[in-house]
Amino acid sequence: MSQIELPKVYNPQDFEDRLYKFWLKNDLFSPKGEGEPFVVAIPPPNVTGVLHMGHGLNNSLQDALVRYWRMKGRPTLWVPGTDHAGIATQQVVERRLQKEGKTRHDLGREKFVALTWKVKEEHHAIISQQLKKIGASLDWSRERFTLDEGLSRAVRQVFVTLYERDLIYKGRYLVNWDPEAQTAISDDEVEHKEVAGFLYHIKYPFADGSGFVQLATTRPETLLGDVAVAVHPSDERYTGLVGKMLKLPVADREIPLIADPFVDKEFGTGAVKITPAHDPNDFEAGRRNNLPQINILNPDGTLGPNVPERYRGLTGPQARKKMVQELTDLGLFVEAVPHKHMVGHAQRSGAVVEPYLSEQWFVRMKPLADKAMQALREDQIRFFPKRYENTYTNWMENIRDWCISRQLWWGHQIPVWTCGDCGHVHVKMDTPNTCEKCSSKTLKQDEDVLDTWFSSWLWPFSTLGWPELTPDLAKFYPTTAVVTAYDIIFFWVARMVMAGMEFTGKAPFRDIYMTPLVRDKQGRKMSKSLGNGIDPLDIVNEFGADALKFTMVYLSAQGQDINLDKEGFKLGSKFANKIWNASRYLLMNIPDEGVLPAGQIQKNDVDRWIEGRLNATIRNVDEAMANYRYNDVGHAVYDFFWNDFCDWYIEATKLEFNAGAERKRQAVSKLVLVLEESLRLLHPFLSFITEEIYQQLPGHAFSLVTAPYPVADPARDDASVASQFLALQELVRGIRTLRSEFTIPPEKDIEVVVGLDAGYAHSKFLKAHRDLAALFTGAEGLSFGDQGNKPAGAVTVVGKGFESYVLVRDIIDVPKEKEKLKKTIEKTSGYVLSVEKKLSNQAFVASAPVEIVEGERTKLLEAKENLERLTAYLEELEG
RNA sequence: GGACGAAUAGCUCAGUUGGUUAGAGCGGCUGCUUUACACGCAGCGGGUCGGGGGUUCGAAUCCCUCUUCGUCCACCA
Repeated sequence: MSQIELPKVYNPQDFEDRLYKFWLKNDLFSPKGEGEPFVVAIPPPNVTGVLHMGHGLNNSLQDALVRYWRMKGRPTLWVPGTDHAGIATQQVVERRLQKEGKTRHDLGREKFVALTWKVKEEHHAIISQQLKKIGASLDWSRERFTLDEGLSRAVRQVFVTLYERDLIYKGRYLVNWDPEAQTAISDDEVEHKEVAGFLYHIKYPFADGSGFVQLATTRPETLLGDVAVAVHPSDERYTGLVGKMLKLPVADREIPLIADPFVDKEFGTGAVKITPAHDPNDFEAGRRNNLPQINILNPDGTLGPNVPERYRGLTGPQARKKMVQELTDLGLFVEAVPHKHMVGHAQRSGAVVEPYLSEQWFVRMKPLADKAMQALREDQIRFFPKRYENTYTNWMENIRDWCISRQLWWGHQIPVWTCGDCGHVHVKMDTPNTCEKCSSKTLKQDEDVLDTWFSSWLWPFSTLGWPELTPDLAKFYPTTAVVTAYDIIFFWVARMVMAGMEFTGKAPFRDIYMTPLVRDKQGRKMSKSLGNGIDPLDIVNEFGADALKFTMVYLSAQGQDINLDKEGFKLGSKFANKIWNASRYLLMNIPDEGVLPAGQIQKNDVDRWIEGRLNATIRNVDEAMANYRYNDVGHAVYDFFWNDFCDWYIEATKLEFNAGAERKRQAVSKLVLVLEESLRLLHPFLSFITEEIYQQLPGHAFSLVTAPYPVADPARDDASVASQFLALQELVRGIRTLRSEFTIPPEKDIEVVVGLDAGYAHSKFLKAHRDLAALFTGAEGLSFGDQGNKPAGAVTVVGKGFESYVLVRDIIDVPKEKEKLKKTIEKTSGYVLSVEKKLSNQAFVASAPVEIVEGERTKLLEAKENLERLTAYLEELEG
C-alpha cells in the first residue's frame, strides 16, 4: 500500500558515493547568491601522506559548519587544497630512492623534483578521494596547491616585498640544523624532549701548569670547538685568574679564561666552556667577547675538518665516548653524573637537532607580530575557545626571527639571483636574464628553497588569487573562519594573521575555531608507532560517513580533547540507523492518494507540541553554531529527533493511524512535514542519509544541500501546550514505572483511574487526550475521577496535581509497594526539609531574586502535598 | 622555571554568565519479537562533583591552597 519503500536495512555504502557524485555534477558546492559570504579555506593536508583521524575530525566539523551556513543562504565557499610539505615530502621520496640504493644527488635536482611531483600526484589523488568519501562539500573548481603557479607567484611577491621593506635579511647565524635532512629548520620545528644523559665533570689545566679549572658539560665532544672558559666577573673563586690561558686538552689549543655575567655562579663550579659554533648561549657570549667560532661538524652531524684527524667522521655518540676515554687517560675526567635534560629533536625527521653555524635567510618578525597583536586587540579575530588567545599572545610577545631558508630541493626556490661577475644581488618577482648592474649574463639563483610555512601563511588570500586582484579575492576575502587543531597555532594560525595584516591590511579570517585533538581511549596521541590510530576511511566503510561526522560533532566540546576508539562511532551509526528506520516507517505509510496539501492540514495539540519542540531545537542549534559549540548542536538535534520525534510524536500518531483512512492521511501528512524539516535541520551533520531520504519525500526540492535551513518562528512557540504535554508525559511515565516495577507484562491490560485535583490546570488536556494516555500506558479503560476517590485495591502513583490509581490488587506485591512508598516518602520529606530551611532563612528571602524565592515556595507546596498523599496512602496500606 | 588545561555515575564525558532534587552516551540490571528500528522499546539502579579552606542567602560553577595527571613554552652548562 505504500508508495515509497526505503531498503529495510540502513546501508550507507549503497548511496553515499552516488550522492556525492550527484552533488558534484550539479555544482552544489560553489558559492551562490548575494549577501555576506561565508568562507573557509581548508587547512591544506600534506601531500606526503593520507588523511588521519585528525583530518577526519577537522573536516567533519568544517563540513558541518559550511553546510549549515550554505543552507542559511549565505554565498558559501569552502576552498580545497593541499600543501607541498617541503621536508616531509622530500623525505618520503628520498626514502624511496634509498630502497633502490640511490640518493637525490644521483638524480640531480631537476629529475628529483620531477619525481617528487609524481609522488605528490599519487598522494593528492588519495587525499581528494578521502575528502570526497567523508562528504566534504568543497568547491573543487577552486582547488589549490601551495606549489602551483599562482601560489608560487604569491610567495615570490611576498619575499620581494618583505625584502624591500627590510623585513628579510641574510646572515650567518647559529640555526637549528637537522642532520638527517641536512637542512636548517625554524625554532618552531624543534621539539624538546627530555633525555636521560650525563653531566660530565672535566678539568682544563692552566697553560702554565698552575692547576685546573673544573667544569661540567652534557656534551664533552664539543670540547673540540671550545674557544674559552667563562666565569662570572664577581666570582671570588676565580679572582686573579681571569685572563690566564688554559690548555684545551685533546685539541691541544690554548684558550682564555674570561669573565661574563651570563654565567650562573651557583651552578656547578661556576665555570662554563664556551663553544660559540654549537651552543646558542655560547654564540652570544662569543660575539660579546669577540671570540672565534670553530665549527666542528659536517652537515650530516659527524665531526668535520676542524678537529684532530682521529675524530673526523665520527658520529656524536662515538666522539663522546672517545673523548671521555681520552680525558680519562689524561687524568682530566672527574665523573659523569646522571642528568636529565631537554634535547631538541627535528619535528619531521626525529633527528637530534644540532645548533649549527650557517648562512641563512631570516624574516624580521617583530614588526609583523605587532600588527598581528593589533588584530587581536581590535577584535578583528576571535578565538574559540577564548583561552587560546593566551597561547597566541605569548608567542607573539616572545617572537624571534624566522629562519626561512631550507637546504632542500622540494619547494619554492628563493627568488634571489647573484651576479657571478660583479656580485650584485637581485631580488625579483621574475627571473632576471642579465645583471642590472653590469649586464653580465652569469646570474645564479640561490640554491635554497623556502620553508613550507612561507607559502602556507598566505593560504587564505593566495588561494583566492592574490596578488592578482581577482573577483574571488574581492568577494571572499577576508575569509570567515579557520578550523584547525590547536597544536598548529604557531606554525600556521599566528603566521596567517601576520601575513594577512602585512599584505592585505586585514586579518585573514574572523573566527579561529581550535578543534580538539583526537586521542585513543587512554588519552594518548594517535600515532603510527603506537598503532593506535583510527583510519577515517575504515570508519566510513564500517559505519558510514554520516556516523563519522555526527560522532565528531557530538563529541567536540570546546577545548576538550576527544578520547575514543572505533566503538565510539557507533554513537553516530546508531543515530543514523534510527533516522533511517523512522523515515522508512513514515514513507511506507503514505497512502496511495499521497499526502494532503498544506491547506487541508489540521493541527492538533500534539502537532503543536512537536512544532514547539522543533522550534526550540532550531533556536538551540542556531545559538550553538554561532559559538562553535558543536557538542551542544549534536545533543540538541539528537534529543529532538530521538526522544521527542520518535519516542513521543511518532508513537502518538499511531492512535491516528488506527482511526480510519482520513485521519491516518492527516497524521502521515503532518509526520512528513516534520520529517522534512528535521532532515533539513540534520543535514549539516548527517549529510548523506538526510539527502537520501529527502529525495524520496513527496514534493521535495532539488537537493538538501541548497534547501533553506529551518528558521525558528516565534509563532510556533506554544508554552501552554508544552506544559500540558509535560503533564501527559508525567502521567504516562508514572504508570509505566509502576508497571515495570511490579513486572506487569505489557500485554496485560490494567485498569487505571486518574484522580484529578479540583484546581488542576491540565485536567482538561489530560481528559481530551485520554486515548493517548491509554495507548502509552497500555490501560485501555483508563478513566478520570476526582482526586482522593481511590478505588479499593488500587495502587497510587502520585503526580503534581493528580494521582493515578492503578487497580492491580491481584498482581501486586503489597510489601514491595510499601517498601517503595517508604522510600519515596523519605526522599520527599528530605527535600521538603531542605526547601523549608532555605525559605526560613531571612537572608535568602531578602537577597535572592523574587522569581527564585517564588519558585522555591511553589516547589515546597507541591512537595508537601505529595508528602501528605503518600503518607496517607501508606497508612491505608498498613491499616 | 613559566603558562594553560583536566580531575563529576563502573567507562568516556556534558554542565555558557553561581539559583534543578547534578545530566547524556556506553556498560550493568529488569521486562518486552508492542503496526519502522534488538543499531530497538519501556523501566531501574549508580555520584559526599579530587582533598582542605574561603566568599555568598545560595558553589560542581567564583577565590585561595594542596594532590594527581596532561599539554605548550623556556639557552641553566
